[in-house]
Amino acid sequence: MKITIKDIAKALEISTTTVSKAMNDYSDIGNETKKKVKEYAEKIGYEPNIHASFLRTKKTKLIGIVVPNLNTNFYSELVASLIVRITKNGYLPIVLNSAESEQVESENLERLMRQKVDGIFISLTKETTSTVYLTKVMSSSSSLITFSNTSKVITCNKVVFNDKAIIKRVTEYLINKGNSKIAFIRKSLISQNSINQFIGFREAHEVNKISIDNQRIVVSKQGTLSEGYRIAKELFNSGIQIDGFISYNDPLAIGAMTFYKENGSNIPNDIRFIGQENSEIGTFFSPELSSIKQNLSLMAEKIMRLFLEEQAELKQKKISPIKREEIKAELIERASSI
Amino acid sequence: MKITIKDIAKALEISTTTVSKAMNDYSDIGNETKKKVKEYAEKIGYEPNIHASFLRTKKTKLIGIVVPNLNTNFYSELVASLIVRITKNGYLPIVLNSAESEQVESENLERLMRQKVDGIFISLTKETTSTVYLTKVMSSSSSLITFSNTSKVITCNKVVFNDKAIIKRVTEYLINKGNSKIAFIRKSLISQNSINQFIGFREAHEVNKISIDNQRIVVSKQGTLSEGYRIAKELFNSGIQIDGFISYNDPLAIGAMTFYKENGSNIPNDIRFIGQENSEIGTFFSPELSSIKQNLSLMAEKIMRLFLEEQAELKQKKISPIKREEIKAELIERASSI
DNA sequence: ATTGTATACGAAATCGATTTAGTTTAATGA
DNA sequence: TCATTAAACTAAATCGATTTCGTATACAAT
Repeated sequence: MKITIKDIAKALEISTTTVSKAMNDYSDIGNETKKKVKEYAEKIGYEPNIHASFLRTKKTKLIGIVVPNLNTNFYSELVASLIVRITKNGYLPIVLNSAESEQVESENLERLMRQKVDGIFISLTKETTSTVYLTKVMSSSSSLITFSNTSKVITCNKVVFNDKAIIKRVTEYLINKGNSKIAFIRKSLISQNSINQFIGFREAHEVNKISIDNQRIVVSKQGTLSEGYRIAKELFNSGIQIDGFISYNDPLAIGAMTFYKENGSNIPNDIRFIGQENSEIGTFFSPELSSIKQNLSLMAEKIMRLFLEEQAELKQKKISPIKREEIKAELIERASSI
Repeated sequence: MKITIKDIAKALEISTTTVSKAMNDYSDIGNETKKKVKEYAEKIGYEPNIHASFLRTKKTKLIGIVVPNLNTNFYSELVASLIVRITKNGYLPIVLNSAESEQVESENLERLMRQKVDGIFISLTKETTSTVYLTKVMSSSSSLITFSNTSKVITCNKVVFNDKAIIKRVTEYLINKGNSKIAFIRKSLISQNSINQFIGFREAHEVNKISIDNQRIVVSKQGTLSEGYRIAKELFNSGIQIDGFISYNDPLAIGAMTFYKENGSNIPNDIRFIGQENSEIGTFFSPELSSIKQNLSLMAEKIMRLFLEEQAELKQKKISPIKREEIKAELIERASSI
């Protein structure tokens, strides 16, 4: 039923060795033979059996993607973007979701190593502290690229946004508009992503000699509209005044903005709001929400390029150096912060 | 470096045959030997090489998931739900996104067949008309399950929502409240999913002897907030009156609701709105949006169960009959339609 | 003593490719 | 002329499992 190199060898009256080498462009096969083999293979629809070749080459043409939460715009869009690039380059993506659990995340990494994928692209959960599994991956045969939320202590390939710089810039932007009581809603206290953003927030305050009130720093796990609303309500009820609001996504900012609007605040005059992810929903509330826009497509592009470069170097038996790419995010200024 | 059955065989001074059979619980291996082998395998961390076993068993323990648009709440949540079940059962998911393109969809199916996945779970794009690739899959060794949006003409395993019935029910619900000029925003004219919903819409009208004005039937590709807004505006500017609104997702309904609110309509008294997908955003506008809720987790569960049953039957060399499962969606009634 | 029958195990073939280590042929150089 | 080299090809080993077909042993039945 299934077509193998044997069929080609028999039909062309050459050995299977020659067929294999011709298909893989070995230099010790004549050009004419190569052409004949490839044409005949094409003609009868021959497709090499990846599993068979794995036994010798140790290449699966499989890439694992692990994200902390697939069910968010940010990650579903990023994953979709990665999938396009992965398939375009002849690989296939195994997509796993850690559901913000370090336990699940480690199981996912084990699964991918067991499958012997050629590469693993991972963004860590916001609770991940251990790097033992990442270290395991690095000493395995899969090449590792961490992205978006990575770990500070481990030295591996990284593609991240300029978290510190963009939040510093945006915070200073608010400070320059006269806001000094800025609330900052962060994802977690542990994740590097969130830590970097907070450092940017702090530096902006330090540079401008403004002190930070820790009561205005809130950790939100859910990151939903209703949680944004709840957080705003709690701040308000606790008598904690704010005149600026920066959150790690848009729903939180919108939820909070909704609460303050209901309570008669004038936005942006009383409070300025800035979200992240620049989702469509932000343009649908009044006033429209300013938001930090991350170029997910570019991130996907850089991740894939890093991977392909590493594979190419590996093929030449070079040891590729660890790389770190930083992508600039930008503020999309709208009515909520003008 | 890597541990193989040979290592176990050597250490236990038995043949590799015995090791393999012991690991796979063959009946011609003694219980004591089985125990010894399994314990030792566990101890040294042996993991069978899937690619090697594929050559004989033709099983990859890989499942392909193909969705029309991963970057939607509906599909990203459904995929996440599927991933959990797939991994729990010892399989790994290859996730592909068709980006609503029939061309990409067919390429995706080819990729999965080339990879020889054990199963393919697919929801068709809204433009898909051809079934040649689905037919190819059915005559391949991968078992096929179509879900959510499937094809009428092909007979294969299906897991769908009760699209016709739920829309019929919801339409009658509006009719009973006195609405007779209901706008219906559908995804496409081709997709079975959308066709079924429209049939439900039509039947509800027929039963109640109300005629449908085709001007109120609109196809929306994007399904975004802004498109909902635009559609409402166009209806309004064209002088097409409506007193009810049903769309295939929530953003469309919210977008439209926003427009009508801005234009002084009283909701729900003047116009009743019902969306689908029951997303959080719907509860955040005023009035809160009624929505049809689909149990995605249950759908994932049924898909996986169907697949596992088929695999079990295949193992016993039974031919499994084609199955069709229908899942009841429900209306979540909120202020926008009361 | 012979035949029959489980039970427990193993040698070797096999899956479909790649790769090593030659071999053959023709051309080149001394 | 003979050794050398390059080009083009192949037999056989190999990757790591599974599976077919046997074999050896023990025990029961005739």
